[in-house]
Amino acid sequence: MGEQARQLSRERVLEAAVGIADAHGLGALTMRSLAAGLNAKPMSLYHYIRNKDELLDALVDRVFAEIELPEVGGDWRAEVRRRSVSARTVLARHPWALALVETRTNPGPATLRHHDAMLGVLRAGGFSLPMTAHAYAVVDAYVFGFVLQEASLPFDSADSANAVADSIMEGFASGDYPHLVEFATQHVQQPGYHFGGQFEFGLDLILDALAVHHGASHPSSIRPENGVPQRPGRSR
Amino acid sequence: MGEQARQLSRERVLEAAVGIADAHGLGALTMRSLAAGLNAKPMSLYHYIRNKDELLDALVDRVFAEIELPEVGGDWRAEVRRRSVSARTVLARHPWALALVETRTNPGPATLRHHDAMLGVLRAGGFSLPMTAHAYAVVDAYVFGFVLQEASLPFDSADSANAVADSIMEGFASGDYPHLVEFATQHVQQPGYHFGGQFEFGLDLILDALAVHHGASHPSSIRPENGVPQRPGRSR
DNA sequence: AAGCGTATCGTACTTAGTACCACTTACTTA
DNA sequence: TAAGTAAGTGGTACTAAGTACGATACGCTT
Repeated sequence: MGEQARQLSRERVLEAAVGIADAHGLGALTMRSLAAGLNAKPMSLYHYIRNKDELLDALVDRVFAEIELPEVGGDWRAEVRRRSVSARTVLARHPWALALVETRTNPGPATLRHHDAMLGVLRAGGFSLPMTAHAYAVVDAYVFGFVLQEASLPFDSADSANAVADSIMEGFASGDYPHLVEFATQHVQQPGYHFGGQFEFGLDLILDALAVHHGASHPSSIRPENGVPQRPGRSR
Repeated sequence: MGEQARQLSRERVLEAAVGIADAHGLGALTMRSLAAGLNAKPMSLYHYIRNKDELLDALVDRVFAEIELPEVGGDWRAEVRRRSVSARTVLARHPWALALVETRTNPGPATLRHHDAMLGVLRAGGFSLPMTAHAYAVVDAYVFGFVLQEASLPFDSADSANAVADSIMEGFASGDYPHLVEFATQHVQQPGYHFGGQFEFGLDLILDALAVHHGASHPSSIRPENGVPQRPGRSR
């Protein structure tokens, strides 16, 4: 039959690792399961990977590599938006990655390139260094935080929410968490609900606010605090 | 000798667990180390905790319990701000907690109470259900994401940044990440730099933007509009 | 004193990471 | 072609960690 196991390689190892993590979660990714998935024995992996920690670092970098880079020089708002949407998509595809980001603090080349590009668009977009720091921090906190919530929220769609909400509520006198109950029944459990849909709202909210602070680009629909450019009337 | 180990209790077990995690990280928290810290043997813990998973769930809830609750009925902006600042402080004090939040999806009572209070202030503040969802998502994504970044960023203060920046840069031609280099040397490595300082900027940016969308409260200089009649929870 | 529930733990099994070393192969180089 | 060598593979076994399964110990009641 079809000679499954051609030669191992770092690439194949990483690929298989991502596959396992995607399919069965980080917990299922053990050196043994990984080896098994490659029709190899555990110890063979150590020719391509120093140890499991290094493997995890490599996985994080691999995920970052999937995120679209913003184009330095383009419209900062559009570019930051695009890469943020991409980041969320990618991280949602590999939910385990976020857990790693927290722990691993050895950024790989893709990660560094990513950060560099983000700083690049902002600087090129006219942000001062301090404002670049602010903007970058806000946007990324939001993006990562959103994904974090998506991952940790027990529910996501209205469907799955029902089960969870029910199970949570049955344990307590329903009067204990009135707002939670209202929120669950009147909003989350409604047909079209999908938590992920919230993402772009917040992203635009933040980008608009940044644009106002920055004084350039086009805040799409917000009236700034102190009569800077007024009206949703497309400034510029 | 001085009778160290008085009776165990769930409370003492949890307390010790938090202590170990705070001091040496989540990785150091094993049933054995935990038992040792309590002058007990591993298996004794299982009288107070069903298994390690349940222990972790309990720890998360314990951390949430430390966060100041917003006061339902108070000025939504001020309350949300206060609890957000508190949340960041608490999570920064227990950096390991965030890693757990991702994994554990069994909210405990403190966690539920927390969510309920947040939804409560927003509703009482006049937010519609959909806007409450938006606001809550944005704010929490930001808060959690910020902490996540704080935790994962290898550097924090200018001091520690130097070492990291140096080590990162030496491996590569310095021309590979020009913006990163500029950012590191011109901003991060400057004397007064402290990543955590960015937090309130972003938080206020978001709260202001929400206030604008909401039309009520005081973003900074906007006058409240028509108070939307609302009635907290308590269906029927 | 007998009995009982609660708390504590000794032992041992299981899963996972990985050190150590042997073996196998393919590719030199003479 | 024969011998040498580097690269790749894996068998064995040790260690750490979670936890099942019963004991055992320690009070309190009756």
